[in-house]
Amino acid sequence: MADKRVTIADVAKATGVSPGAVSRILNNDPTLNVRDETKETVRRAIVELGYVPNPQARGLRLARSGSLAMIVPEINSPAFVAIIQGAQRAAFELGYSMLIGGIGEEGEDPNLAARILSSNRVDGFLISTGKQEARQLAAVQRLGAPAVLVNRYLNEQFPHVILDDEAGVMLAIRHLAELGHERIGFLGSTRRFLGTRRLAGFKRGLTQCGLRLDKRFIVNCGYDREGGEAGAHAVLALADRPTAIFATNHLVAAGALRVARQLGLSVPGALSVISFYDGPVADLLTPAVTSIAYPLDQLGYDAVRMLVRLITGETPTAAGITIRPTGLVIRQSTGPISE
Amino acid sequence: MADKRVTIADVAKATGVSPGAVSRILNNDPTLNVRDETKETVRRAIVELGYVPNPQARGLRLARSGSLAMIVPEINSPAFVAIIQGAQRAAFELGYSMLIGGIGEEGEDPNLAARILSSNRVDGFLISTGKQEARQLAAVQRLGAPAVLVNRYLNEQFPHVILDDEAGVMLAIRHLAELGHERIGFLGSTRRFLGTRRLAGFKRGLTQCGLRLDKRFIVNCGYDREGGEAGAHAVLALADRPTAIFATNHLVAAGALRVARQLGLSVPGALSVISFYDGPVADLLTPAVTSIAYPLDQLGYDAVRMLVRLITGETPTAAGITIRPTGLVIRQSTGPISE
DNA sequence: CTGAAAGCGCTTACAG
DNA sequence: CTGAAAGCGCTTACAG
Repeated sequence: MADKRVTIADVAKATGVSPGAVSRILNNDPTLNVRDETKETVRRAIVELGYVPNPQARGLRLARSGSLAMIVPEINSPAFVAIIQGAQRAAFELGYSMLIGGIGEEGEDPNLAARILSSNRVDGFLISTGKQEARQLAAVQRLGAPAVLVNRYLNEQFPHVILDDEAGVMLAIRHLAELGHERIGFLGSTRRFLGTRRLAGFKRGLTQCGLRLDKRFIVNCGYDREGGEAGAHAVLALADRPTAIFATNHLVAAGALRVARQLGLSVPGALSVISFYDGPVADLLTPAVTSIAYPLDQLGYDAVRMLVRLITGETPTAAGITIRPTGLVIRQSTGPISE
Repeated sequence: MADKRVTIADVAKATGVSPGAVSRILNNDPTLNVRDETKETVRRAIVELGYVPNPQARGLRLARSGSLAMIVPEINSPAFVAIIQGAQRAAFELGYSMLIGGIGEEGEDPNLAARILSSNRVDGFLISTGKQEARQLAAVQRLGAPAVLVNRYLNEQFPHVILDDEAGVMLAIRHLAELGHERIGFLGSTRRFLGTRRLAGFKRGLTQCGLRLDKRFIVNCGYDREGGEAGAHAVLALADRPTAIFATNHLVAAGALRVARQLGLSVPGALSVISFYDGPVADLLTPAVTSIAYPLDQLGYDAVRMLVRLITGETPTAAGITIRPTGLVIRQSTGPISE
């Protein structure tokens, strides 16, 4: 049953129309002039026969592979699972398959994309570089293949889908300010592009809440637990240490929580911690971490749609999409100072 | 440059051989009789011209899509990231792409596989069902399409790759016994197939270490944090409560840790906790959790290789592969009783 | 033994 | 306006 492949010829035979016409009807060819009635008949036959176009034949003819590659960094950020999920959904809906490369590859290969491209199996790329950001992006640009940056940024022209980092961080700061915090630390990057956007949100948030910016509270740290630990040590060693910390992801937050524990600072009694990104890990930390929620699956979803537009040459949307936060998920790591 | 697709005809022209012969050389056709010298020439030309076979044309001709689908449950178990990663790697090496379905789909669709299959784009399935295990497996079986169960089991005949649950759990029990624990709890499933394998390991481990089995310490619980909390409450409420707990995954372990905290039981001073699976989450829990390490990427890798064998009809390997644990990763959640 | 030719299932330029 | 025919890049049964 599954072996009886129905082809376009079967549909043609069943309806007395030429295969070419069926194809045209299928693809809504505007140059086709045929009675609506005929179109209806063909459409009905397609459903009845259970005809599904063969993507290989289509791809061969159109010189398209029908698959996309997503290059992701080592999954140090749990955010990627949600992003990949959204991307997969969009790809499936649009008839593309997706190949995920680079996950946890030891030492990211800046030529990974080139290697995949030359394998003849991919029409375009979703790119989320990891450590070697600059080199990777340069390599992608050199390829000249359709590509969309996912949660990464090169310049305004290069297609990208990113989060509204600034708006999210402002929500976080406002939450902390409402709890009475006045001295807030920032653990993240002051150099990477997305880091500076978060830092901008941090500063604007403080200003908006009438709080003073203390540069000693801003720490440029690595995006892993060790980075969080180092950063937390730095700000918590200060005599007038912050009473709250913004962490740029869950790993950094986990590091901060660990240091707080070591220093005997109860969370949130003596120190509040809030994290960028919401996700399953936030709930597993101790205490569970308040975080900024974004529809991360949407990020992947929109990126794929944008990429497919690029590939098919449809009217391009804007070169950039920004995903707004949906709010905060308030858990046990933030509260008023009580000690 | 990327547009100048090199085809088999180019190779043929460059070497003065027919395209058919090039194809035969490429695929090591044993019926082909040609001088080794010619083969060498062709092979060299392939490299020089940078010829890469077009998988679409190949697929069209062979009636194969060149892609696989992996059906995964909602990613409640962090184990899946590693499994997917290994599967992707194998798929890429073998020239297949992979499509991941079902991640976090609301209410898993038992017909998801059928839907994907009818989309004409997949040669076979990697199956890791979630909640509706029985129904999903039945649906897959009905499909009749090549499929391999990943970390799931139906019967000895149906192709599967699973972990050596028993050996792993025995390692865990021995570790606890060596720390002096005599009363050990089991939080997992006593019904699901894999659960019973772990339970068997638990029992054998106790026997091997000369420990007595106390049935009250065995709790059938859900595989999420809430399940872990419920299970931990059940065993820790006992007057002669266990001094150590085996948890069937990290979420269950997280639940157990949370209950221990609520009850004022220090870990590992008053209670040790050990978890199945090692992974990034283990290190983020408080305290970081000792766990049983398996090469999970290998699980995905082997499953893809097995599936491709099934598809191509190559000499089938055994219907089942069992992946052995690589050992324990000892962290802060296990230790001798000190309180 | 080996090379030419058919055909996989589509799409679309082109002839009628 | 519309249908027949060519061709995308492979593989392999088949004729020579």
